[in-house]
Amino acid sequence: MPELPEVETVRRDLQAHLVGRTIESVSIGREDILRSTDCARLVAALTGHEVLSVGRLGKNLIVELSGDTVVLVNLGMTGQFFVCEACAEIDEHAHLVAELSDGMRLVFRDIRRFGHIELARAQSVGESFTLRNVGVDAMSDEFTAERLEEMLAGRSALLKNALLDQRRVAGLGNIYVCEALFRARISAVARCGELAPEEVQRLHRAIREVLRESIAAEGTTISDYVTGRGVPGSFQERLRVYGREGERCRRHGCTGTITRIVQSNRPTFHCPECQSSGGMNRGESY
DNA sequence: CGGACAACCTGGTTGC
DNA sequence: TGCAACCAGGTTGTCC
Repeated sequence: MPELPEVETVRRDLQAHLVGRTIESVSIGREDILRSTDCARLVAALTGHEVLSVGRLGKNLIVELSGDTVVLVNLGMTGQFFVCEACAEIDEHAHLVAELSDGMRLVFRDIRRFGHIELARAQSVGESFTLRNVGVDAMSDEFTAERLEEMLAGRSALLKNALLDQRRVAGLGNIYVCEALFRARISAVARCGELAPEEVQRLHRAIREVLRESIAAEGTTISDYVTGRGVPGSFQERLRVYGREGERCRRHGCTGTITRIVQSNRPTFHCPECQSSGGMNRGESY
């Protein structure tokens, strides 16, 4: 579920509502969500410590605590990480609950448990399990059109797969890759190496634009995602292709129909009519 | 290198 | 109604 805009929304909420608070107590319901640590060590690292900052790299949250410790959180598909009133209801999917010095509560909840929490030393976060394979963040200044061009140059891989690969550009998931390709009018079946420089520029702009707009809307809620305050986002209303199979293409002047295909076992939504760039010379049009 | 696939999980939806 | 099959925003590892 959570891609860059959702994780950035959570980060902003936690930056506002967690930083400066001290964690007074922690209870962990399931040890299998922990990486590179165990209940006892995580409880010790959190209890009595102040939250100094909440950062993000790609889809990962980086919570810096007093005591030279960093807690890394990846939300997987259904993970939620939010601050709520201490009286709010807690169910069996809340795997970590921390009481805060201001009387609020921090909850990590994850139905499918694809998410995880890792404990790392502040000076070696880069070598952590969670961050060691993460590339340049899609919203950072280092992610330029030139950088994107380098990533794609000469490669035969499916463009969509390359954009989903967190080791290259970090933060995009299935929804925003579909949306960015649509906005850039690039074929959903294009290969990395066949994009013209101008198409790479367009793709770069489209990626930044869709991520920025979604962050402004506090992310996309399809089923489980909530912000760091526990409420849904609203960008689902503004998706142009994702989940819109069978609908008329929303591009002005295009009479195409949004189509769902499967690539690498994951659904791709696109308009075969107006997403044509990058796929012109492959003889795959019909 | 690239892609296909399984695995890790639960729960909602679909179809017989 | 019941139940099996299938589907889902992610990541990692294996195999070919």
